[in-house]
Amino acid sequence: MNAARARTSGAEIIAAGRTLLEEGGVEAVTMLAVADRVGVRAPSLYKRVAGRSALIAAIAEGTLAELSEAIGTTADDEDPAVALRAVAIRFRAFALANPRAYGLLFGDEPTEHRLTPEASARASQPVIGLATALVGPEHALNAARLLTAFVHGFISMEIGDAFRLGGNVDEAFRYGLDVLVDALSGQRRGRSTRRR
Amino acid sequence: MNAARARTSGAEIIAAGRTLLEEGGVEAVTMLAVADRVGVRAPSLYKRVAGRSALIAAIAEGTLAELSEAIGTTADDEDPAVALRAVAIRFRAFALANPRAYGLLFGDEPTEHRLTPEASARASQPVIGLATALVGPEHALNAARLLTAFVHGFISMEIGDAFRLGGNVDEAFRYGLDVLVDALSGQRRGRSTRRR
DNA sequence: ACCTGAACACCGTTCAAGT
DNA sequence: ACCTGAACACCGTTCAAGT
Repeated sequence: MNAARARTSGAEIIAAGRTLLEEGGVEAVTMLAVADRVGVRAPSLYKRVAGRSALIAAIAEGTLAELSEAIGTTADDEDPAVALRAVAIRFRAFALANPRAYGLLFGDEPTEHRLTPEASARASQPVIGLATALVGPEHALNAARLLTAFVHGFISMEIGDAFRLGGNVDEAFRYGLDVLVDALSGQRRGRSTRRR
Repeated sequence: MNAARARTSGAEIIAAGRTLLEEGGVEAVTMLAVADRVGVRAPSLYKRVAGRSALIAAIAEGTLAELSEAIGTTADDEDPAVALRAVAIRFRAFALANPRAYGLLFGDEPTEHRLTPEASARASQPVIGLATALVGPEHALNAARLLTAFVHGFISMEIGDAFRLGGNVDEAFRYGLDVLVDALSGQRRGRSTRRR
């Protein structure tokens, strides 16, 4: 009856963790820092989350949900080249707005908080679909891998501050996207790309 | 005179750290584990390395040196398309052979062990040169960024086990490389790629 | 029911001794 | 000179009490 009233919640804890993540990287999301932020002692967090690892997994999950909402869906009748560009641009915008959380999801870290195979397959389906529309079924998987590798690689280098030679980085992204989508479009009923 | 004889060396410590890195990720390279591996107590490591952070930086440096040796140099008279493919393939091979160390150098981690601006500029010079030979000076930077983003992104996804839809991953890499190099070659004295 | 302080294990690092 | 045990700060986690 005299039971203590809850002073925080799982959602608040996850939000605090998310803030700490973007402020100081994953090593800054400390049980102590999170507890501090939500106004409780560290041991109390274990009533809501199983531990630090589970907390970080929950942050990753929340981010993934936000990301797929930010991407939205593409209409079936849309020009695949146009749709592909739009998806890539929205994806990049989300990543740049949430760089640390993006790294959590797609970074090279341990397999800690990786997507499940199903989630992963579901996430790649739209791109595979667009790639099929663009280059046909035979090269769809290869084309999708080319596109995602470019987009992820570009964003990852951008977040890691690897583009240090000046120039317009936004333009470089558009350039890359255009070259790729044009090249793949031209491949529709094309000769083999293979050399040698 | 009765001075204790050295029981380890900086090189041995770095090598031990490198092994632990590839075996268990960066969080496994612990001062205790390294000390254990070289047969000394943890405090003794501080005679050779300034601390854990410096040790990891030294591992990164060593890896970078190995990498640039593995890449080698490209002859000036080589076909840029051929040279570009060769460099990309050697780069990928090195990364797949040293995935954790690669992540240390190019991962999305904090700025901890990042290349200096000069090293970074020096490292990108060959690719810029080849890109210039391929597409001309105006688009060279954009083209180099497209190429490196694809190569890094592909490798990074491969290491992170993000290609889970089957298919031949080696072939996908060659496919991407071919599409890119062909598209950029066609651009030599080409119309603008920009749309809209 | 939820909270807390105390305690433990673990890791990086320092330092006063040892040889 | 280089080594070591002891000690400290820090962090994740557990648990016996408290209300």
